[in-house]
Amino acid sequence: MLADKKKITIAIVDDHPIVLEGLQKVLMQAYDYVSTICFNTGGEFLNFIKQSGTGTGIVLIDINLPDINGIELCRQVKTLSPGTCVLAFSNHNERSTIMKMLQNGASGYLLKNSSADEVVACINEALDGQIALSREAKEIMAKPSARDWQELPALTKREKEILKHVADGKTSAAIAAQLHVSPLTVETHRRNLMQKFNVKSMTAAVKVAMENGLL
Amino acid sequence: MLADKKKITIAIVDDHPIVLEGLQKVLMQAYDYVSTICFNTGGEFLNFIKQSGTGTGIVLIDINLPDINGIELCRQVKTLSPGTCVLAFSNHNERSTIMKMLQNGASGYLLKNSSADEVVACINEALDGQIALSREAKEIMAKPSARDWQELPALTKREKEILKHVADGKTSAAIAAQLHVSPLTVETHRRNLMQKFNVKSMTAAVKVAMENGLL
DNA sequence: TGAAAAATACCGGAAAACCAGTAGCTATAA
DNA sequence: TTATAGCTACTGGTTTTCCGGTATTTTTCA
Repeated sequence: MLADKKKITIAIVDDHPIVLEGLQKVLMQAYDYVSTICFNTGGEFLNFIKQSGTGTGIVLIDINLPDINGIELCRQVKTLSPGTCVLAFSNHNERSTIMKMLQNGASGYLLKNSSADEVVACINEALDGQIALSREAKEIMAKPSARDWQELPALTKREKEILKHVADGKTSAAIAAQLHVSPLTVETHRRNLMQKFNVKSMTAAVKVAMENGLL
Repeated sequence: MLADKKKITIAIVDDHPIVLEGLQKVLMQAYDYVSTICFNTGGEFLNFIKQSGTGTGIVLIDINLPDINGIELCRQVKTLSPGTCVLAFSNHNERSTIMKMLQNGASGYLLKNSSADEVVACINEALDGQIALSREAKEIMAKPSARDWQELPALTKREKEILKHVADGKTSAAIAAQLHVSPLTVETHRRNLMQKFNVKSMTAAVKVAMENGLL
């Protein structure tokens, strides 16, 4: 994998000097010409984007940053500059964290314990326009933890239906009219939903449902 | 990739007979011993799992099924049998669809226009405990469409804070107490949030926010 | 075919959310 | 140094949700 050398430009956002040094060294060994631009905080990098208007490019972002967290940073980067390719570089090894990062526009995820070869391979994948997950990240994504499902309440068909309408902002009366049932019935379903999700409002119920892909 | 032959068992859920035939042929060429079990509807497959209690194994699921949609089927399969490895096999090429599938526990996603080699490669990856995305799926995941971000309302720090609390089911009074502001202020933020998201209730606002990774 | 689960429906009352409009005070960026 | 954006706060009123308890009718499945 070290064979195909070329010229690349890459930004790194991480508050650990050692990590910055290490990455730079690895990259210099792997490519003929590397120019790295390092930042210690998310704010610095956002300013850089605003100023220089860097349309495209690759950036490695640590998830634990002093000012803002990497997930939020990722979304802001993508908002300001959708062409920028964001790779997460983190210790977090939970499936949900990887999912969130991808949902917010990241093109890849590298665990910090990845080998040098793996890092280079991922960057090459990213340059090639593919999603770049390190080996361990791929394995984490492949096996969602069992408990993620067994503890969730089982909703009936009608409850799911009402939940969807509630999440669309409809009132009980409106839902009742649409489904040709009494508003009081809809209210009953609402209460059952809140009880099943163990929450105090439908707003919270919608959040939990969304978190678990029920909506 | 056709070199490493071995014995595999695989289930396929698809209502197109041609697809079932095609997949079986490809698999038989790629592996020494293949046993395929085919189903035309989601319900049939769920019954099979309930009966036989198949703890593990690989299943290819089409997203467009006559009875239930593949995303919902995936979550039900994972609920009944978390050890089962689900690969989506579909024509849908939207990033959001792939994300939803992964969020509901799928271990991979194959576009239906994938080559035979690609299908086999993905199944091998899945057998190896990795996430399996076909080439095109990887590319789709790598580049989230630009418009996904530019049309979203920009929330202020305070608004995000209130949104989080609302999504947790807290009342305006409770939030106000916690943030040391007037309940009336919280109400104002609520209204601004609804206006920005262009929805009629906070419930709907939470849904939109969740859909876009803002929570 | 019988038990369990689901869907339907009601009452009365308290709490909270939503609506429309206004406005001062503060930090920040052009 | 002005705009501008964001945070704060108010009045007064309407609508909706949420809570408690109960109960009949379908549907489903063992």
